[in-house]
Amino acid sequence: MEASVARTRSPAPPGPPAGAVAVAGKRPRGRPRKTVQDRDDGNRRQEVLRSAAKLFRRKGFHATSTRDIAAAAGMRSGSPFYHFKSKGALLYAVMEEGMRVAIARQERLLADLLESARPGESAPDAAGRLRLLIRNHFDILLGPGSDFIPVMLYEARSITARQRALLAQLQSGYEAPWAPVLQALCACGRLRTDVKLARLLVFGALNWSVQWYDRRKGASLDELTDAAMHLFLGEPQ
Amino acid sequence: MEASVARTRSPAPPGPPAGAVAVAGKRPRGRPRKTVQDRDDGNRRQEVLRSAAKLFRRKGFHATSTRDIAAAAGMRSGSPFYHFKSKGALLYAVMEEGMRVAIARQERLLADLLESARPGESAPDAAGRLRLLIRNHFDILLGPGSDFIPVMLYEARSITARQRALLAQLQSGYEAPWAPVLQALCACGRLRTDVKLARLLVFGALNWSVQWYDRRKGASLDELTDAAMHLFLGEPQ
DNA sequence: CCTACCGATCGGTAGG
DNA sequence: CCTACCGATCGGTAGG
Repeated sequence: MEASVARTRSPAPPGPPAGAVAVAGKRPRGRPRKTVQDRDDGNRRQEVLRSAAKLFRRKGFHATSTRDIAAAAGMRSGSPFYHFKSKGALLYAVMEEGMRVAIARQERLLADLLESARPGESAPDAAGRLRLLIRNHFDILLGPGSDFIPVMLYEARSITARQRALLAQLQSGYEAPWAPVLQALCACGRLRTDVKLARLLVFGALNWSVQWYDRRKGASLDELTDAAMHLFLGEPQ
Repeated sequence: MEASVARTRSPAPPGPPAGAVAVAGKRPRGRPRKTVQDRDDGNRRQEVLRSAAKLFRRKGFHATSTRDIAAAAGMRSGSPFYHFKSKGALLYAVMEEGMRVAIARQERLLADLLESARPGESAPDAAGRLRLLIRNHFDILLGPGSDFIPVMLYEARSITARQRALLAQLQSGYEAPWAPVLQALCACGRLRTDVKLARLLVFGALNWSVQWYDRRKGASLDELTDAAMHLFLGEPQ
């Protein structure tokens, strides 16, 4: 399965490596840099991260070897350990990166929504905000480049308790904007369930889509969003 | 972690082993039976199956070694292979056993429900049947002895395509009674979504509970069922 | 079902 | 980031 290894290293950029200063303190051994391989460090690290996310999602953490990841990133078997100190650290990095991107996207979309309300117009209603949150969540789970969050969702058993606690903080940051929206929908009678259980059940319905959704056939993410909205919310009164 | 191994073999039953004839054809090698260990085969096999289900659920398939399973069943490391020809076969057996039990329970409950309708009375309504299906589903996912179906749900990647196809047949047997119920609820306007997507989203909401439900605190399975019913169904008209 | 064992694979590292 | 390597673990099996 090693195949022809096809080294797809990007052409060496001219001049001193851009990321060299930033990561200088992280070198495992105090060896003078300058060799060819040291250039473009940030990109190589990202490539390992992306390859790992893809493989962890498709095959699972324990079924993926660090050699698989190295090969997918066009490296030799020991090289991922230059960027990450262990396989577990790599898994955690995938999850953390996924959460940071997800939170950033969600906050940006919410800010855009508020801004788009012309002055004098009332703020977007709770149902509209819920639709945006759900639509973005599907994008993060199922859209292009969406390997990181599914790995986080389905490999929680494989990280340490300390790492889980750190992730939980990020997760509550992600979930924070959902609470007032669900609360408002409860108050106006369009959500007919205890808010806490509703949140868990709703996230379940969405997160489970990772198991069955096929981008190449069936509903679009917009149609999925519509279906979810109709399933969860009663008629407006 | 091997610890004291605490061999908890059950006392040897008197007389010829009950299961000996039934499994005679399955012996890996044509060796004369009679040794002490051969007694009570069915129970030992079930013990391996239960231990495997428990460990696969808690740690995942690939993070569980056959040695772990053997120890949990009070055996030596090679002995699980006397009952199952490979680790993968053991995983599949866990899933299949889970589906058979789940289907049997569901059919029994539905039969009971129909029977309990006194003669002359109309059949139970669709909402009542959905409640029963959901309540039973929670039981299978979260109730006592509920390791088998969660393993099936969360280890699908670890079985072969052929095994997945076989399981899919059992799964459609399980899902069969859900379709007419959801259909009826759609027709009367209490479910406001395309039936196919509604089914996927509903199962997602239920199945995800494996990730967060804690039997020792929080809602009971009845309360969970109520929350799900209210979330999915609009007011009766 | 146990004993004793094998070959393969895996995460990880020293040194450059 | 590569080369060369190590120790540990794992699934599985022969033979009784």
